[in-house]
Amino acid sequence: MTVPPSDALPKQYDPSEVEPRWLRFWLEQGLFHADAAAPMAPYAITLPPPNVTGSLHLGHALGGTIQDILIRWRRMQGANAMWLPGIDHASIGTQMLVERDLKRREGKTRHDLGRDAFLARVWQWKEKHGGRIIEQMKLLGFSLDYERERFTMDPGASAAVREVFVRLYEEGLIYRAHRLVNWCVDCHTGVSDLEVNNVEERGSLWTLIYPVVGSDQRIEVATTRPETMLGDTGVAVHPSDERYRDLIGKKVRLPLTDREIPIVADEFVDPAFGSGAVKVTPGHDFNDYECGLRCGLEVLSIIDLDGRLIAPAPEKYRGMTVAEARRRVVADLDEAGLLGEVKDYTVPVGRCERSGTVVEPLLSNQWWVRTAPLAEPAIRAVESGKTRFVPDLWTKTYMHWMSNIKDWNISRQLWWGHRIPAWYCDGCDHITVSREDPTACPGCGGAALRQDDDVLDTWFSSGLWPFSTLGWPAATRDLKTFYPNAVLVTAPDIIFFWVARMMMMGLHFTGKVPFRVVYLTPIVVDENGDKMSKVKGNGMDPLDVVHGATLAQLIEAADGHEEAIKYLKKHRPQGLQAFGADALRFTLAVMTTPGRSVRLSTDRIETCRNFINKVWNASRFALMNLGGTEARPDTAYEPDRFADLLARAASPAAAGLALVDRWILSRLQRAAGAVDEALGEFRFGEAANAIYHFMWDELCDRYIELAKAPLQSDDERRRFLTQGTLATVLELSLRLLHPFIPFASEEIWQKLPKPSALPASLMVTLYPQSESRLVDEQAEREMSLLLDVAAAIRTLRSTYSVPPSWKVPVEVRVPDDASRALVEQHRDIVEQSARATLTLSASGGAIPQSARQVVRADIEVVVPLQGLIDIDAERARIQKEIGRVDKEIAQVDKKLSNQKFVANAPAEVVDKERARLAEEASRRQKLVSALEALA
RNA sequence: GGGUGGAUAGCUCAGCGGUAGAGCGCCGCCCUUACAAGGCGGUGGUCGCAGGUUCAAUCCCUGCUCCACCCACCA
Repeated sequence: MTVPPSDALPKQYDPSEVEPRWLRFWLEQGLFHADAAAPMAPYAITLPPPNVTGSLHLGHALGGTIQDILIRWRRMQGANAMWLPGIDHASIGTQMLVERDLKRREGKTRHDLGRDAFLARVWQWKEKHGGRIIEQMKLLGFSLDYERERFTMDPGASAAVREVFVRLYEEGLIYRAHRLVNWCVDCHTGVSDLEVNNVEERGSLWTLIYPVVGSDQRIEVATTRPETMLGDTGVAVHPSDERYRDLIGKKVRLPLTDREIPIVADEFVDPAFGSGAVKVTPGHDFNDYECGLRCGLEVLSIIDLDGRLIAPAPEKYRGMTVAEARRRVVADLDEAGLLGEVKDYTVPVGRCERSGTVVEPLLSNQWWVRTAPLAEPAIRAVESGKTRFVPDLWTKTYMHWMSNIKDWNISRQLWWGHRIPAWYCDGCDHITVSREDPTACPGCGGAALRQDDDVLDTWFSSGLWPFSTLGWPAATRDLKTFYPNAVLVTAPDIIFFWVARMMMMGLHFTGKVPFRVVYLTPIVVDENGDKMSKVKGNGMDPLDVVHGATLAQLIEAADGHEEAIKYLKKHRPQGLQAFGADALRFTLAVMTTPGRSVRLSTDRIETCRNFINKVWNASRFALMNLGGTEARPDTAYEPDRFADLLARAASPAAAGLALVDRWILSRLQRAAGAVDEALGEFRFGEAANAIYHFMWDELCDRYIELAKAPLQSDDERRRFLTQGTLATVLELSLRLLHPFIPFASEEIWQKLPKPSALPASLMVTLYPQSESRLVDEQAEREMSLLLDVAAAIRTLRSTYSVPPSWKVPVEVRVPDDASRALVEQHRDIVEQSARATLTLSASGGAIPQSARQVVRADIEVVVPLQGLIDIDAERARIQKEIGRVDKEIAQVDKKLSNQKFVANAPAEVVDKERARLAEEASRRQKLVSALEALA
């Protein structure tokens, strides 16, 4: 009888107590820090810098978990693993947040404060609230090198931004131009194409009637934006459109104005759409702008930066918003009899991704990056495999965008961000772009210089992130060691925003790709497959999953969103349990499969939490059995002795390990091999599953059950070898598990008796790989047979509800001598596993009142069950089994009687089918005789 | 309009040329001293539809139907 240690572990694993303790330990030991000068092969990942305004959401948790798995795995493999954290200043997002805060608290706008004072506010805000997300990441156990934390507006990053801007300018790849841009009247800045979300909305298609000058002809044009007609400078028709051929070159009188505008011919017009004539507003439409350029039309701006109408729109409309002007123009046209058909129409609308406001195409001065020359090397690098996308399907997305790339508007009319290093001279027209702030104009020598008011698109500095964080432009040791990164892990929605830009900038400025692999994570969605959103309330805050939250707390966090509160009351009536970081991490990992979203549910997290609890309890069991007995304290397990024994022996068998021990060691090698292979291919779900099933199905459900007897045994050697196997397999399993559930694995590992040569933390042990020395195919085959026999007995027990306490007598008939000898030799395994007493024979006849199960081809398990058996049920059961076998036989028979199959299929496959046929036939025969025996 | 992904057990999803798998659910039996957050057993699938390639197709190819997402200047 073993004695539980006095400080017996609780039956349930409690992450809340464990997790903070080990986090502190790892940080104090400096285990997350990497030294660029260390001799090991580098393996570097740069964390996609979350926004300074951000708070941890499940997307971060997923990306971080995947990165941490990779980093911990490689670190345990002996790599110089470095994972660099950082924060993005998030120009527009942060500025808007602080502006809103300012408005709410003090009723002021940023203009009330002025630029410098406002920026001081933002910095203050950043110091106070920013970077909270990094602290949250610690709670998830992310082994980031926190000493290296960077910010995109650090002096280092800022210097890199300057350097890049100036160099690109000098190379002619950055230029300033007056052009039509996407303008958000709400954010009051231009935005790039990528920041505009095109959505289809219900609207109308108006037909306007323009009279042709000098005739009574009229020309009809269709539009979804009638107000822009005030800025029309032409009407376009297709050059080969017979209807309008004669009108080309003539003019129309633009209604509501005193202007006459030309009718021009342009290929872009689709003669089949509407009337085949298009009003052209070059000042407020991208298509029309291009058309205007081609046809030499005037460009009129009738909408200003606030989204209100201005001259040259007629006076009566000035000052109106776009929406007001639309209503007015339509009414006025109608009154003038110049409004044709109006019909409901689905219109594509561009909305600012930040504010949701409809974006106005407007003319303005902006800075641009000429992207085509930068894109070319970025395309080649992926074509040649220097950078690889995983899953591969994203390669096409990247290539398509890169090949059709447009120039990039990098200036933003904001204050928070990297100010554009360009100065305008009041004395002359000279523009100075410079690394240092200039004091005099190089053109005229004048000192009246004004720096450009605008800042750079946030993604400009993000694009430099993989190298700016490592000290570039200086040739630092960090840069040399950790650049290129091994892998970038990010969400697919920022391939264009970020990945593409890093590829272009990295290649242009370092000559190397920034990372060798881009791993795109799945999207996390809710249990119904819907995108998570704060408004809907269907999201989960990762920290709530870790620490738990009551319904009241969840509702409070919903910030008054009605829909969210409704959702929470329905789907989270009990709030959220405190699952712990490990459970969340394991859930995210196990659900990460290529090409599908992660549909997260509390059910799934619970399953993973239960798995951790299972591992915890298996460890409790081990610990209870690794101490000595009360009577013989000297029989406590000696890890070093076992390690030496196993290491010195040629094989586990030579070391004297029993079949079950050799079997579990061998199965562990398979699991390690599977995990290794899966992680190498970024198949996280597969890796997590391999460990899950090994530990649960094989280690816990089979090995531990079978180890109970030898652990109680008086045979000291037997006991010792079982202890050793159990402790060793568990210890190695914890290593396998560690990248996935770092906290629980460390906690258990620390408690486990283990060889003295091991380091002080599980996270710096060697990651297990499949060792061929420990693979034992014979043991696996033999165990498989024994377990099948035991399972057959259990099936019968269960079918007839044999009480667990009854050790049933079972006759096992094994015709094959070798197999019978095997079962005979290991009868204890079967007997223990099936709670039975075996009698072995080669064959036999009917036993009254018995149930029978056929194992494999010809092994019969016969259990006398007087009083319990239902003969009719038994007959039906066997009948059904025969039916199943018949189906198999028919299938195989069909194959084998097909001459083409026999001739063409590999001999191995044919043989396998023949063996299968023989097996099924034999099985059938046994089943039939079993049926007869019931008669 | 282009592009991509998906359709497999009641639900959510793995697998992806050679005997259909998991988790949850469901149905039995069991609080057997590691674990009831558990154990044992069981039920359950013409692998979206139609063709094709192959000795062999859930898996490869073509078309179709529905879902989801991305890109795009049809007023």
